[in-house]
Amino acid sequence: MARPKTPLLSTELIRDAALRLIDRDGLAGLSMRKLAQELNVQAASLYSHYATKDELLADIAAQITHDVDTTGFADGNWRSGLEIWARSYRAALARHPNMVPFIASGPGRRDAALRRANAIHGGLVAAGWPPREATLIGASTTYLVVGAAMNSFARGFDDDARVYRDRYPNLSQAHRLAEHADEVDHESFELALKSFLDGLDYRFAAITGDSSDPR
Amino acid sequence: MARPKTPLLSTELIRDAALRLIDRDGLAGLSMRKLAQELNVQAASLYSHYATKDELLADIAAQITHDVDTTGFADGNWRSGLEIWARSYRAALARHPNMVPFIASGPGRRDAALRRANAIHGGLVAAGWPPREATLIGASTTYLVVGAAMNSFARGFDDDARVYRDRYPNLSQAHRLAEHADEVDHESFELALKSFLDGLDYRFAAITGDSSDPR
DNA sequence: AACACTTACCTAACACCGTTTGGTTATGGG
DNA sequence: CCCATAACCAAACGGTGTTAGGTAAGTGTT
Repeated sequence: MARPKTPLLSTELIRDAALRLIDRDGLAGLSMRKLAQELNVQAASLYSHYATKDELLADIAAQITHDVDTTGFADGNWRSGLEIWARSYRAALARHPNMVPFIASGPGRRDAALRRANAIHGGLVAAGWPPREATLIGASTTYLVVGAAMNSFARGFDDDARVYRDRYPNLSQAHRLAEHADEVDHESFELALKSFLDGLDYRFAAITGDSSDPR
Repeated sequence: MARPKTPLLSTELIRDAALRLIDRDGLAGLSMRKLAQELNVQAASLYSHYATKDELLADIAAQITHDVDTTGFADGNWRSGLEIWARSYRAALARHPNMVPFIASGPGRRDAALRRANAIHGGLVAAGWPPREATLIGASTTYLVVGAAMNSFARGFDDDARVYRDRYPNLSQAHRLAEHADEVDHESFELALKSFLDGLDYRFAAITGDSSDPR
């Protein structure tokens, strides 16, 4: 077959099929040949639409993080701005956990990522944080979100209770973590975020000279 | 050549050479053939010492995290216990940043990792935290460390200042981040850790009924 | 309308990858 | 002394991302 009358492929079709494969089979489970097969096409044909596999993954990453919300700083409340950003970011990552290693280790130089970074930094400074602190806070919050999304903690425990009994008495309930992994992940993230923001409240009060407890 | 009079290889030799390659060329830059060449040996020979590449990487990961310090809970001070753990963990990861994606996404089921988790959980409970909270705090702290180690934030900025001028006014200093990436990473982590622990102090006071400000 | 250019598919191949098979020889234990 | 095991090797298997070159359909220009 040469060029078909109506196109068989498009970036959207390829992107969606690839993400479906990643969600199902993991990041390592995506190969160009398998993806092509899924689309009833030969692997080489994909290169008419994406120059490399990496470019395809970057496009998928951009789509996943597309609806991360950085508009919460508009009213000058930096705390709720951070909360909305962090929660929407984590939710976006949690929807496609197999893509997290790629998103977290790849460079976020794409336009949309920079626009978000700009909004966050600007929002923090407008609310009264010194620029340098704003940079650190942006990074810190990313640490929390990315770390939570990598979620290697709760998933890292073996489902078999016998492993823990006797040998690690403090972890005697650890096997239950596997059943409730999502719940533990969520609560851990909320605890981390709340504690972090409480700590920032304290710091903010010290910086602005406000001696009242903002909590 | 068949079996040599004195062994050419050992797990230690292989492990060290592999880690050197990873540090130099990145995680994807390690192949069994390249590693074998570095050791003046054929690739198949490595399989006399490690069953798979994954097993080799797990061994490297265990070595990297070997000197993570979880002894700081001994005196009943949970805050300094967490600080010592988090700092030593982050330092271990920062020494070999190319291994972080593997360590952070691989399962931490190995014996040493479980022993550490047991010490942390036990230390928190002994200091007065409810068991469930102790679980969440352990996970939260891991989030911070792993997120910081993935460090995609500061590294994600392009070194070229012209990209930022005009388009992202709030990031006009962002190109300087690349020069001071290590410093920004370190300060961001310390800010995150301090704020998180300050927030936990507040939470702990509420739980134990202590109304005084512990800071 | 005729022509050139570009696009979207194909087949075939290249250079790599992790791993396995099967062979050879030295070592260490009974 | 013998023999199972261990540590090396060459060669191959099935997979990977990617490229080269071919063909025919679509698109734009004169």
